[in-house]
Amino acid sequence: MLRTELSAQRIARPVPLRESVFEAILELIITGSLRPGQHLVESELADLLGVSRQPVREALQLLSGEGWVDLRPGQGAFVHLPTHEEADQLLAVRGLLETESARLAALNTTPEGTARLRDICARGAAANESGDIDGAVAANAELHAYVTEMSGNKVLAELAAQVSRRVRWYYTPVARHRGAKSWEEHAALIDAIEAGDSPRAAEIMREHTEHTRRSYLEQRTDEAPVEPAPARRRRTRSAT
Amino acid sequence: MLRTELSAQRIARPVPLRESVFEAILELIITGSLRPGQHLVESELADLLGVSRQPVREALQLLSGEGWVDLRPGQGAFVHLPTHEEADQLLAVRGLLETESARLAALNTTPEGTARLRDICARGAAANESGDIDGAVAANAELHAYVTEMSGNKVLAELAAQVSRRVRWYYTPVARHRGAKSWEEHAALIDAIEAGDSPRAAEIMREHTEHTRRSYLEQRTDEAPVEPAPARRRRTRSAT
DNA sequence: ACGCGGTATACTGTACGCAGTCGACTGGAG
DNA sequence: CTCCAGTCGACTGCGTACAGTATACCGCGT
Repeated sequence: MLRTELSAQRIARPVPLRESVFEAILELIITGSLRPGQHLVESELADLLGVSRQPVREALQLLSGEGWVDLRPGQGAFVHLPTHEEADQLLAVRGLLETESARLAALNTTPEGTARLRDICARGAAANESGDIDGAVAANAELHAYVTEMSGNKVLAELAAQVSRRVRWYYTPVARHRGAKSWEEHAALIDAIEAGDSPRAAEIMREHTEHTRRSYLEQRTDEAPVEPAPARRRRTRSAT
Repeated sequence: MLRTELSAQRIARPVPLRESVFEAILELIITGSLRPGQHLVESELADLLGVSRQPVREALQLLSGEGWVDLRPGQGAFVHLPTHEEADQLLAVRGLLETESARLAALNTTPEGTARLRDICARGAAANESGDIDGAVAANAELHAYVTEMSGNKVLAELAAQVSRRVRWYYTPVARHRGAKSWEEHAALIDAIEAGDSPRAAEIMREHTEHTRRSYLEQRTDEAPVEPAPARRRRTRSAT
């Protein structure tokens, strides 16, 4: 019995500013305009986005809940600076969650679901062949997200989505490196899901995510996984 | 200025108000003073806690990030009202995360770690025998949390802790129902971890969490897992 | 009586301003 | 030159105020 039906039909409601501010800041972080480790000054973001500090503050609280920024009491918000250790652990957890998702997805297989997976897979493979790395990364995220949805476990899907977004940074080099291989594995995964072969689907996903993780580990340097922001530029009286 | 003297004696607030407000509201939710589904009026909480609405708002944003409250744009915050479906899915995900934690904990086993686990287990079993349900529930949470820490994967531990806190509501009846059986399983788990037998530790944890989940499913009624708040009492002009 | 629009009210969402605090810079002593 | 205390600027944290909106109540029409 789903009681979520109660709040079903809602008419066009003015979205609070904090929501759009949330999206805007997230976009700035993902695109790299705001670098990891960078100090997010509330007044600057407020001016940039044309709102007051309050919506910015609330958006930062929400962003901290998903691990995008760190709140240091008395100092404000900083773009989360991931370490290699954390990246490795995130990829491991992601593999665990997605393996279970694949297993459940095979148990709940439907023709519509597999059709959509194949569609996404085709787009991703095409993007990869044409050198559209960003398109391939996006299709990859979409495919994995839809597998988790097919699992039927909303909590699992939500957690997997959260973890996946946090490892998004590390994807681009991996996608460049693994290329077509990754899409062959995706195709095999879809076959297993379509056949309802849950052990095989799980095993394919486990190996797939493990390959991704290995690929990341091999490619990484001894430095931070992403380059941190330059030194803080406070006290900018150096003008003239 | 005599700032050095003053700052020494000052009742300095090392933590922002929003942190203590966060804790306070969470306590109210866990203890049941704030019932699931209840509308959290910012001004009421502010008066209750002796602060203004701003720290309350920020605490609510943080609470929504961990799934304790739901924010409905234009309507405010409501204590999250879990459904049976969500409870089931949470318990399933929790089992997945903790099974992996147990596997890794066995690989990273240390004498100090197992000693602490045995200590917690002894306390929990004693609390269970003496009928101290709350104590047994607390020890259970502590034991599982420490296993996830022993895994060495901080991300995994953090996610498991988050999920575990969200299923806390369903524990008390389960603890009452399963009783000593649960603590025998814990002891077997610790043996496996001490021996470094990761497959066995994982299997024991998998069965243990599955038993817990089954026990919950059997005990639940057809109604909501927790009783929702009574009808909203707005427009209380009956006062005077 | 029942539905329906208008109105009042409480609540949220946002803006603004002030005090406290943290960090960086500066000047002087060793 | 190095180290330390004092000072200053900038930013956060929080309180207050106001505008907008959702919801409950109420009178009107049917």
